[in-house]
Amino acid sequence: MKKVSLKDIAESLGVSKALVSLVLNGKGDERGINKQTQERVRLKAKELNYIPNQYARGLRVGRTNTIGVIVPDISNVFYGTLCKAIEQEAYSKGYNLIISNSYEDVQKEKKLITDLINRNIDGLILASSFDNKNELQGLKDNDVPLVLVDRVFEGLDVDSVSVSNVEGAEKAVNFLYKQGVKSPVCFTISPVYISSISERITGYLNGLENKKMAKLFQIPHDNIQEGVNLALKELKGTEYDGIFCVNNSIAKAILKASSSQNDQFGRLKIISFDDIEIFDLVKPKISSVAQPIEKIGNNAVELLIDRLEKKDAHVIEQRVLETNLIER
Amino acid sequence: MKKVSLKDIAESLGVSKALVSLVLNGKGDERGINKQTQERVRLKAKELNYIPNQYARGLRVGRTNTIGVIVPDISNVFYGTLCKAIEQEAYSKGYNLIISNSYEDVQKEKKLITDLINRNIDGLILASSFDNKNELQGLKDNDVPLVLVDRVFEGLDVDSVSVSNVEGAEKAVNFLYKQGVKSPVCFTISPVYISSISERITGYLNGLENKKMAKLFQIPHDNIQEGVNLALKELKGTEYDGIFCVNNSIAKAILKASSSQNDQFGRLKIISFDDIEIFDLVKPKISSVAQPIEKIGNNAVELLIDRLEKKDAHVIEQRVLETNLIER
DNA sequence: CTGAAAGCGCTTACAG
DNA sequence: CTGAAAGCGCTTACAG
Repeated sequence: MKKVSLKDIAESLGVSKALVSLVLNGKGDERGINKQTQERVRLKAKELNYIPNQYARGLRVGRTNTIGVIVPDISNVFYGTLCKAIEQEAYSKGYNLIISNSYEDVQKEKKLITDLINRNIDGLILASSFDNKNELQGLKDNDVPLVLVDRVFEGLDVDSVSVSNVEGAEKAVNFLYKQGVKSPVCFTISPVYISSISERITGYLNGLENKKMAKLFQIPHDNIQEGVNLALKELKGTEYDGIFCVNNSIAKAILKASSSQNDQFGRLKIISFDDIEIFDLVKPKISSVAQPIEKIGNNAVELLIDRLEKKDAHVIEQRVLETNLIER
Repeated sequence: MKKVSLKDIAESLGVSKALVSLVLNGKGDERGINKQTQERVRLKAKELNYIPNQYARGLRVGRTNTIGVIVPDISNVFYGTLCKAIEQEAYSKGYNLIISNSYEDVQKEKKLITDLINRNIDGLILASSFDNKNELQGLKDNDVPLVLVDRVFEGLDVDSVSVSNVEGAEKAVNFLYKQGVKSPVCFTISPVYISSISERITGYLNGLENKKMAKLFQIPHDNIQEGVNLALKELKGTEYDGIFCVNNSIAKAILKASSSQNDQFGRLKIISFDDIEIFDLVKPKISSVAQPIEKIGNNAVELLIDRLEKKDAHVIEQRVLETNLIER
């Protein structure tokens, strides 16, 4: 069963491929092609169940209507939801997605980027794991339109969509105080060079009433549970009585730890960046700093497509969205 | 900044494009091309940072090393994890993914399938929302290799990977009895024509000690919370004392309902298909029927690539994996 | 109003 | 051991 091509339609109608192509691309009127001929072409295309070959088209036109997306881990609900938002927006504008996971692995991310360029994506949306903005230089050299999401790089002239992490973290710490916490600690995650993480740490430090009491636990991203268990143990018997978690994975690990100990968090109050379903279902409920995930996705796609479709007259845009404190 | 092509390498080396192509595709030795020439080609390719154009290649060869994936909703943790598993396996075999969400919408799913065929995917992995196996006929006509996952169609000769839903549901119901439940009801989800759902209902019915007490609540998939709230209300004061949930979304809605009522489930015992993190973190913990998600993903990719790479000598394979009862 | 031709970047028989 | 040529399916000047 061979695929139907332009040629098949042209031959069965006795017209040229060019004409068929024009009509099917909606340029029939513009080029003054006979209305009836146009109708015949469209009918025949439908009859033969013609499906244009996007790769041939892409090869010719230099665009493929495909956007590459790289996130650390799509099974993490934050990135899963982000990808969903990106997909919806992209789809509505006629673009498909190629999604890949970097697993916070710099080498894998590099390879993925090359892979995607290979596949002639029109642009890339990237939640990067790079420790260094220079890694992105290759992309600029390759002239691939790029939008960074979630994680940005200071001093890099690239479109981006992120949230105001510093303020978000400050709000979180303030809320802990409001709940009667005296000395909050921060559970952060390595690697801390990720912008969203370092900014949240800054926010925690800013929000602290007594800077001398600043205390950070750096949990390794690839072994969160154990890191959290150790940190919790170390916290026992100290005066620290509140925890600000830089992301939902850490908060979940705390829940897990305390659920197996069957004494819940005891005197500890907890607040977390990222609002996830579970925070509303456990007891006590957990307050959080919610990110506008849909907006992040929509903005990223909007920015990228803007950039794609009118390459020149576009200044770098770095959008920073507000977070929302959910008090529980 | 123009992309580097085969021609650029060929010209700068004074050889033909054909030779460069052969060398770069590892056919140099096979075709007896001078070792030194091969080395020069490879060096030059690296020096110019040559990236082959996969679309040109795809156009010529008829394969694109791209797999299409359609799931109902990637932000659902079950499908998120499944996609992750699929991506890892596919990636390790040199394939990329184009992932799309159908949102249980038959029309959208049809359009997505056409879209993906447009893009010349080599094959498709599909968790279909179709109510009818005939919808898939177009795919067979188009000769696109297909593997169904999670949801299958009886009497359809197509590769598939699913789990033994009937047995899984039976195990769940039996466990409820073991916990002292006298009359379990089933919270199912519409549309019930989805194979995984209908099979779980069958399992529930099979497992019932007293068939006359069979009771099903059919929760609409696009308004789960309200459906669950109503069902719970209706259950009050009846003799039903256990709930088997056909999937995690329903169980989450029950958690949500009971958390806002602050009386937890009271006398009700709950068990759910799909094992999700949260079941281990709430109190009381929730038992569940876990699916081997990674295995489903791996098997699907394996089956598909098998099919792609040796089209003929391949009999239809419908793999059914075991579930695992997690007692909590 | 319509067609013939070139060319996007690649691979693969074929020829020598 | 290597090259010239055809062709995958499309679009776009160009010509008439």
